[in-house]
Amino acid sequence: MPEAVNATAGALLGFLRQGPLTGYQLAAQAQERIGGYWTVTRSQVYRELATMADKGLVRRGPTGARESQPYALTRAGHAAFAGWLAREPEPENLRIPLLLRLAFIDALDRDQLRTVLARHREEHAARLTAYEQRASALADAGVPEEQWLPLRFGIRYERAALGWFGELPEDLRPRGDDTQ
Amino acid sequence: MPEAVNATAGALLGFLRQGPLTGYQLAAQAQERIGGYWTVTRSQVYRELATMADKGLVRRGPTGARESQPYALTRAGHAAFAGWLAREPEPENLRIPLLLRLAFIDALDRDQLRTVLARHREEHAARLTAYEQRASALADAGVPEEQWLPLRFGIRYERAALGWFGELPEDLRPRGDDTQ
DNA sequence: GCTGTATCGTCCACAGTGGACTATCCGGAG
DNA sequence: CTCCGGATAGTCCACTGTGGACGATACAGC
Repeated sequence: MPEAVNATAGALLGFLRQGPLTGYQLAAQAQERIGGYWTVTRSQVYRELATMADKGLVRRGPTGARESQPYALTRAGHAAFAGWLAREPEPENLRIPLLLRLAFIDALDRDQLRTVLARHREEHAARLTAYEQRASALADAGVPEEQWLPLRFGIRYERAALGWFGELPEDLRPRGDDTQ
Repeated sequence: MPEAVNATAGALLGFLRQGPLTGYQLAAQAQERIGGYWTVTRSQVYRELATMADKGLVRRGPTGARESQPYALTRAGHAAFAGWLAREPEPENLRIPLLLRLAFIDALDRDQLRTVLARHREEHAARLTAYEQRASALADAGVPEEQWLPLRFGIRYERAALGWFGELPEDLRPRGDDTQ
């Protein structure tokens, strides 16, 4: 039976399949490749690497430039990755501080809220644009559809968010702004 | 300047405005009222209560039945709540283990994936139904629109998720199922 | 009176976050 | 060529968040 690992460790093992990486590189990859629906901090990466090395899932290569410590997948690491992948995915977890504040709307300052909402809408719009660009880049590159499923989810999510902003009550919409 | 508190503590203070509550009650309220977009575990509640009591934001009342310890908001607690509410909301945070697995779709077992996807779609459908029922209950009760903004977000979110499931590639859809 | 369930709390190990701090290397401006 | 800023790389820590084990008490229905 392969070593049980948590989801973050599992993803890191997945990245290591394509060759050894340093903690820094792993953190960067994680941000780029799964950052839309998973968070991995650098501290966490280094901690996971240490415990995975203890468990023998990963082997530390020779130190390179700038004290860099590349880690490579071991056979046991491969097995642990497969084991993690086959496990039932945990339930999803959303934490949305904006909505948390809205739960106390009776105590919120209206003007402030209006500008906060406007700003957040901007962010969602920007993310949507970025996602759509990535999607069309993938399409141009002929990447098979099933490899952008997470991206598509992101697009749908951002569209949903923007739709929500669009149906805000009159007095919470940005001033002098009729945008849908 | 009011004591700075984290988001979870802020929300708990918000709940306490309506009167003293025990840790258990607070955890239950949190699950019910903000559970869709925030998570609060019981352990966390008790820890926050302890530190908030230390800071004087909350006062422990007389122990009741079953060792229950009701906590009441102090003046400083009120101020801390207002201070938290006025702070800029942190960026949102999504953690979706299903998508994390899909990032490694090349290594996934197709049959297993198909059933996992089907199960998750069911869950989203069930949540959507529940949300819609709550929404119509609120509408019937004449609760003003702006008090269901978070719920509306949830509805849009679930619809987005279901839309995504609906556009899955042919061979990842549930077998013998043409549902949109 | 017994029993199961809900209420209530404690504790702990593990996981995750965010920032401070340090050091090294590299490329470009002057 | 030298200096400097930014990218790469790692450590450490306090705080926050998660999940489950454990124990106790009260209540409701049989």
